[in-house]
Amino acid sequence: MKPARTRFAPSPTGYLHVGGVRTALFAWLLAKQSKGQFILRLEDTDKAREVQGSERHIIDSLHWLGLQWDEGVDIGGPYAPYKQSERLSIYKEWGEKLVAKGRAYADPYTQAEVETFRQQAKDSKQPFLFRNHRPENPPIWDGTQPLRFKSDPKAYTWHDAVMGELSAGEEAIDDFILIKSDGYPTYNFCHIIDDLLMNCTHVIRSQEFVSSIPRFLNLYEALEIERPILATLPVVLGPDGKKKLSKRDGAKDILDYAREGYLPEAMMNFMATLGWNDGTEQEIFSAQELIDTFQLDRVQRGGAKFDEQRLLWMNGMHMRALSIDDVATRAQTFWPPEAASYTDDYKKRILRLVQERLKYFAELPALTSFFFQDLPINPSLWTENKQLKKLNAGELKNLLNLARNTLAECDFSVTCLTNHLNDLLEKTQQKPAVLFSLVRIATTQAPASPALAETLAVLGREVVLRRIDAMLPTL
RNA sequence: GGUCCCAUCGUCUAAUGGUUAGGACACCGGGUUUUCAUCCCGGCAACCGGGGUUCGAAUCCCCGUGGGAUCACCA
Repeated sequence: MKPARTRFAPSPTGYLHVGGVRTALFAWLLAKQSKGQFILRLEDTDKAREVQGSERHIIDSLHWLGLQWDEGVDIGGPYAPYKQSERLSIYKEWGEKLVAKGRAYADPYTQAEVETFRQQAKDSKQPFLFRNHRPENPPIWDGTQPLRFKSDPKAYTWHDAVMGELSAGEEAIDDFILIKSDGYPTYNFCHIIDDLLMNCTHVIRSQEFVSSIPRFLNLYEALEIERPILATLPVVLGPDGKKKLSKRDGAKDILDYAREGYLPEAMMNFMATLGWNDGTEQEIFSAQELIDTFQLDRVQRGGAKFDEQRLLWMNGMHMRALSIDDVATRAQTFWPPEAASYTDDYKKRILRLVQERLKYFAELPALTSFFFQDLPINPSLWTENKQLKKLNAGELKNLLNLARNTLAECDFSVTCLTNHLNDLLEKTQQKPAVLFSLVRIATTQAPASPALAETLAVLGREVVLRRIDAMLPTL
């Protein structure tokens, strides 16, 4: 496999959501599997839409996912700079080259005039094409007018690595703007120059660009340059399936998932299998497995809906696959405040119990708070428990007393606790559903907890007896 | 509206002319000494419609229909 040079080229207009990051992921996978390079380029040519802090945010998002780049804005590289606003003179030079070839010209109209043309076309139900208004004697381009491409309209059929054969008629080709009147180039122009100069082998981008591709093809020809492999990814649709995932419609920042304690490897797995599969029945992939098996031509051609349920499930799967030390490291920032005074060893014992029921780390406090503090006594836990509500207060009190006395004799190892609890079952002739529920509720005051003996072992004798003693008088 | 793209369970998908249309998520049952979760077992559930081509079509072709993308001095 020839080393691929791929790039992710976002514009700094805010955060990254799942749809955007998936494009980066696929480009990264391709670079990795071919032992090539992955480039992070910033397309900051629209000053008006620029959002402060976006660059940092984008970098943090990609770092979190583990999509490291070999060249890019923050680390430089052989083709620096990687920020388009710092490459203006390059685009100007290429613009002049096109002017010299007779393939670009200064647009003499005001924006209002162009708008009039557009409106006329609309009124007569004709598609608007600027080239129908191409000036006969355009002024010399002095950089204050927009520079337009002088297109050579023709029909194209081309191969797309994902979509297969695509085609479009000459009406898809028009004289688009190469360089705006503010001196900044348009995406349509500068990405082509940068991809050429940076030796990009693949252009991987989302479907909203397909309709522009014929124009790019026309420009490649005018520039007399070879075009890279084009790959068009289907859009990721919102959960309602109505339209593409977008910030406007509330798509979540990828870093929100980081903050909620989702695992980056799960997120990667999820995004990769959103519209791609390897042809087997495998669902869970490590990053390395994705690198090894990813193929552009197995990417689905229709848009996929974003299904957060599936992400949640997948995160749980990855969560359970983690070593206990790994879980402990990653859980660090998610403990409830009460946990601060407890040792790492104690927390690790708790994690062993909750790891398999943790879907994401933000659930940690709710799942573990009773390990760190006595929760308020909550009678509804036993009055509404379907097993315990059959017993009257006296019976409950007797049972809990017996349990207390039995447990008091135990060394609080898991085996000892298990034995004592089993003895108690025999002695009282109670069903586990009754006895264990009662002890569990008495010692945790929580609606759910891990297995009883293990939980008691972690809580320890002192806490267990104290909590039982606190509950007894309330019965 | 023009142009382009797409079409299998509710969702993500497998199938590359011959399968009882498979798997996974979700959902619903059952099991694993309580609960929640895990795990195991089972269930529900799909080829958008109509024409062709073919011995045979989810698969190829055409026409509908539905969905999406795009029509900027945004990317």
